[in-house]
This record gives sequence, C-alpha cells and structure tokens, in this order.
Amino acid sequence: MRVRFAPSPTGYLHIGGVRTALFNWLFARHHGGKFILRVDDTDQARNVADALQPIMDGFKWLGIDWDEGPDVGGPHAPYFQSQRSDFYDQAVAKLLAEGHAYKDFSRPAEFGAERQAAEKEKRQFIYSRQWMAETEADVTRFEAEGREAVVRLKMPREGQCQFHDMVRGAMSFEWSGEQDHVIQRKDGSCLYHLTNVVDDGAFEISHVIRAIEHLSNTPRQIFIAQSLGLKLPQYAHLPFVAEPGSSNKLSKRKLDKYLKNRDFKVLYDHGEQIARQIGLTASPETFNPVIIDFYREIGFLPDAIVNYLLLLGWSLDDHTEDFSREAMIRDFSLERINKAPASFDPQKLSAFQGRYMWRLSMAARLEMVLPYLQRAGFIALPVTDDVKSKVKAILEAASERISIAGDILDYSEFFQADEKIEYDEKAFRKRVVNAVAQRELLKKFRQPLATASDFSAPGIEALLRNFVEQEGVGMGMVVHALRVSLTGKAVGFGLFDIVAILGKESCLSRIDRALMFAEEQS
RNA sequence: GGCGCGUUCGUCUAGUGGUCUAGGACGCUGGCCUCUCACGCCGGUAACAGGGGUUCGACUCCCCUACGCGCUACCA
Repeated sequence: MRVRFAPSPTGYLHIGGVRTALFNWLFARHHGGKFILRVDDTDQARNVADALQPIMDGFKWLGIDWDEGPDVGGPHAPYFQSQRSDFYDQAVAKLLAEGHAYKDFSRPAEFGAERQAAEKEKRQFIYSRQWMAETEADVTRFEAEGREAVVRLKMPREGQCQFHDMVRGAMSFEWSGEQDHVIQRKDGSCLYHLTNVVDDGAFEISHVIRAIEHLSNTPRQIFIAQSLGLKLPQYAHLPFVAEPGSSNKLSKRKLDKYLKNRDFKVLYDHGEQIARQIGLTASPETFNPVIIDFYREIGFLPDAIVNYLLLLGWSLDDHTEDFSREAMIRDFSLERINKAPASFDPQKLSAFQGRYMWRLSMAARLEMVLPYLQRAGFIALPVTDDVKSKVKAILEAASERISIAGDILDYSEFFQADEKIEYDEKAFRKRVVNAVAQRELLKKFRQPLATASDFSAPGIEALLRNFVEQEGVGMGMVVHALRVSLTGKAVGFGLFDIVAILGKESCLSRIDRALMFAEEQS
C-alpha cells in the first residue's frame, strides 16, 4: 500500500489539508504501507523552499511523518514536480504517439468562441476539434498560419467511465461529458491532471485518498492512466471540511467572515491575547485558526488536534472519542469515513485540547508552559529551581483552568512586582472600595497573616477559618477583598493557594497597597 | 445550463428494514459542590430536509423536489 499527500508550497498548512494528510497517513500506517509527500510546485511563482518549510514543520509537529519525499528522499526521487518535467514530457509524447492526445492549434479566442456558443445555446460544450493536427501536414499548415499548439487529451465521446470509490461506492460518468483538457501548454509546461497521474504511476501509488473536489476529475485521470498503460489506483474521496456553522468549504481567505462566528472568534481572540503577550505579530497570513501554526504558537497539543481531526468525517462506533496514535492506527479504515461534509467546530477542538492537556504529567505541562513565561518576559533564562517550583505550584493550583500552554499568562500577577499589580476596576470597587466592612476585616486579618508561622495553603486556610470564626462572619467577608487585593482579579483559583504561592512578604505588601488605594478612592 | 456528490439534535456523529418513545460527544441549560471562576457529579434541551412509492413495517430501499457543495480553466 502506497499513498501520498501532495501539498502546494503555499507557506501554510491548512486544517483541511491536515485532515486529508492524516487519513492518508493513518491508512498507510494501518496497513504497514508507505506515506509519501510530493510537492506540487508546478506553479513556480514563489520560493518553494521557504513556502514548503512551514508545511513540513507543521506535519512534523503533528507527528505525521513521511517515508518518502522532501528531506528524507526515497527511491522515486525527485519528489518535487518542478524537477520531474522529463517524465511529463515523455508521457505527453507517448499519449501523442498513441493517439490519446493531439496537438491543438486553435487560438484561445477561437476555442473560447465555441464554448461560449454552446453555453449560449444551453447545450453541453463539445469541442469541434477543427484545429486538431492529425498529420505532420496539418502541423505545417497550422504553423504557417502563425498558430501555436497546446496538447489536448483526445477524450472518448461515448460510453461510461466506471470505477469504485472506497468511500462512495460505484461511480459512473458519461465520457461525453468530459472535455478535451489541455495537458501541456504552448511553453511545454504540463498541467495538473497529467503531472498528477504520471507521478502517481511513477510512485506506484496504490490508493488515492483525496478531497471530494477531485471526484469529478477522476474520469479524465483514469483516461490518462489507462492511456499510459498505468495500473489504476483505488480511489477514496473524502468529504471536505466546512466552515464553522455552514456547509461551505473551509478556506483561509475568509478569516474576516469566520470572525463573525462567535465560537471561532472566541478561539481567535484567545489566541490573539496570548500572541500579544509573547510579542508575536498576529499576521492573518499565518495567525489564523484555519492554519496549523496558530495552534502551535499558542500552545495546543498536537495530539489533541489530530484526535479532533480524526473525528471530522470518521468514527469508529457510537461512543469512542479518545484515540491514542496506536489506537487510531489500529482502528482506522476507509470504510468508516463519512460521506457528508463536516463543519470545523472550534469549541469541540478546544474540548479535546482541555482533556489532553489535563492528562499530561506535571513535568510535561511545566515544560510546555515555561517558554511562554520567558517570551512574555516574566522569567529569565536559565530557569532556576525556585522559579520552576513556583510555576509548578501555579499549575497545580490552576489545574484545568490552563487548557492551552499560553494560558499560563492569565496568571501573570504572580510574576509581576507587588507595586505593578493592576486592579480590575469593577471588582476592586465592589470588593474593596465600596465594601467598607470587608475592608476593615481585611485590615484586621493582616495581623495574624503577618505573624503566621505556617504559610502553606492549609496553614493559611486554618488561619482564616479561625479568624472569621472569632469575628463571627462568613468566609466571604474576607476572601473576595483579599483575592482582589492580591491578584487584582475577581476570579482565579483557590485563595489559599494564591496566598501560599505569593508568600508572606508579597501578600502583606499587596494588602497594604490595595488598602491605600481603596482609602484614597472612598 | 450540463454532469457528479451530499442532506440524522446548533455542531461532530451512531444507526445497513422491526432492538429507535433515534444512542454518544461538544455546546447550551437547571441543580449540587463551593472563597470567586473553572473542574467534578446529577438532570434537562434538541434531529431523521419535503413529497411520493416499495413493504405487514422505512432514518434505513426506490423516485421526485428543495437546498448545499464540487467539476465543467492553457488553477491545483
């Protein structure tokens, strides 16, 4: 079994492309076959190496490795279509020689006129082939008229093309519905359908697993393959990945439109906030939830993304959702691919991410989170053991509140100087400024805190419980004012953890500062 | 216009003629827990696109319609 994914070097790895590649990869791994990466760079307008790097990096990050292709080479090299033109030329020559293709000397305007006439009469366009050169004499004559030739496929005009699609079942197309497609331009460069089929043949691809938009292209590719005497691959056409909340195909170009989708915007804003804190330029070219880099930048787990994508168009049964790599390789099959398009759901992706993050060991989470603190300027390199244990304590206290590695930046108050804490204005007013009784209690609680010998979370809890009992009030009378004073925020993890992590000195200093501001304002 | 593909809760899906008063997950939502938020636990909400057949019986098979998407390029 040999399968391939053929990305164009566009500079970014699209979520939909990843899903297609993943299914190919899983199929190969399940059957012990080969997964090949082939670079579709026939459009050589851009710098291929630069534009390919982010794609390869994305696959490597996701753990989708390839057995043959760029970087790793292989027995069928080169794997860049721009370097394979000899193969294409030979194929065109063979098709021409055996009458499966012809030189067409029509001028674009002439050909276009025929097509327009057909469209105007609302009938199917079938080229007259009146500028087809069948003999050398024709060629000479047309060239004498100053014409240039492209090479067109000489498609059958009767009968059906029938094939089996492993996702969709029996397929049947009328040959008469097919056009005489151009396979080679005037300048000698070859077009997609030809290059694709030639390479699949050369690479001995056994299964072509690709997106549904290629289903209609299959008959003409079969024609080319058969004319070239190539063994036909099995085909499997995948449903496309649709936009959130619509059945349109997901596209990187429509970021503005997707941002109107609430869930998509929540994800984007979340990422953008992290990006801003680590000094990352959120360029729409790469920083976009349709592109895989987005997730890597803000601290998603590749396993979570892969697991989510696996379920976008495929399922094992009515209840299994968590798949380790081993499990998905073991259980994957083309037969269980869904036929209908599947919408990309940012919320469900986030749910997977949360689950995967929480399953990670403390050591792994710590390693994930440290770079964000470094890049935001909160911790210095090298990271000392003291800093590590502090971050670890924060991770423990925050537990599932940190679902993306970049979320650690939500707790920046633990790394800021005491005099730099910014207060959430509303919370500060409600809990400290206007809450006069609570403020007095806070002032009073400062004393036992200052003399506490046990500054662990349980120690602080005992201290506070004892305090409120003596005062004859509820915990709420102290907790809220204290939290806002210490962190500037109304929400966060357990207060006793906050106190313990900050330590006595910081706590007292922050309490004093908050009380001072509150008294100024009231 | 022609050809092709698709259509089960808001979303991802289970379902291959009776087990479906349609199951699971995400979301949303009520409650419990509770120092806030989150987690967790218990509960709730919500779907077979429409119409004809076939059949004792249809989400499942057939036809039509509607809607969506793709191909119909000297794009890939």
